[in-house]
Amino acid sequence: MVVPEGDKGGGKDKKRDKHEEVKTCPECGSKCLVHDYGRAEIFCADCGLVIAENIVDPGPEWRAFDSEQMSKRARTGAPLTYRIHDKGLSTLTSWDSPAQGQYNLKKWEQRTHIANTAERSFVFALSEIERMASALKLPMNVREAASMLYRRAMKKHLIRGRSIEGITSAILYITCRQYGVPRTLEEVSGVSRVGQKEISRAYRFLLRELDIKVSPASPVDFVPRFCSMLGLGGDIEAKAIEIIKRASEKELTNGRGPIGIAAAAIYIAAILNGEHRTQKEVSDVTGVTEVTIRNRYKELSEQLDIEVLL
DNA sequence: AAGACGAAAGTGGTTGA
DNA sequence: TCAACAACTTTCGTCTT
Repeated sequence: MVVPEGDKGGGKDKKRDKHEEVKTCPECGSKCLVHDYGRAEIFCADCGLVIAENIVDPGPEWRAFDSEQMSKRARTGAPLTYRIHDKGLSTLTSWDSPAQGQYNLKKWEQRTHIANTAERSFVFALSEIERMASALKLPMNVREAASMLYRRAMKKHLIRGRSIEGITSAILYITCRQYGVPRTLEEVSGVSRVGQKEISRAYRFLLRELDIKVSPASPVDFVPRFCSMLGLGGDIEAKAIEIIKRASEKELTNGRGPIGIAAAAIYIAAILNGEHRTQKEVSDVTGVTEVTIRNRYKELSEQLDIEVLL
């Protein structure tokens, strides 16, 4: 799938074809393109990619209206808002065949439509956050934090021109890290509609623009989930965590990926407790390759004097 | 035959001139 | 901006159980 590269460079030839031309989303092929005439912007209702925009600075009055609405809605949660909005949308009059005498009505619609569409993309983002968060089985506090972070990004105007899906995925990834329940990039992109590459791009972008610092994830944070996915009990979990603790005291974890460390520690702990899992099994669950598991586990067992007999 | 091993080349991100 | 670099992946042939 081809993502248009150089996302910010394409601002010249959009004005021309704002009325038709683009029929399907270049990203996901969806035909659900939303034309926002107030903002001269077209975006995909499926994946959120903004396909064309002609930047018209929005007036201050709708923005006040808008953000007030948003804060109200953020408090009540995404699914409810989604429903409220859906209802309102179906009553729009067609723009394609302007019947006489309806002009004023359309004028009015156009004005409210500006707010509607901005809100609609916001609501879409919230529903995506909710969908992915629930697929990842994330706790409520993380979901709420993610919504709030999205609002922050929106206030700083970091959203427009980027795919909403990429931004929301990155925001979930960030929030998980902040709340000590990290998910791997692989897991996030597994429930997202965009790939790891785009998510990590958005991730770095957001960290920079929002001035967020996330401390590097600890291998320990991954252990419980990985263990349960492998059907390993609490004793092995504890053993793996102990191995990680000892490793980090000896600074064996420096500069290494936390997931690889966690994988190796679990691999060792399982063998020590007589519940062997193959490198492949651990690799499938953790998403790191067998080679990396091998390298880490060799280092750990040697440096920590752990005898691992297969 | 499956699992473990490790060499070698490739990838994408970070860093420092 | 670019090249060097470190961590990790991919691929693949070989050894072990």
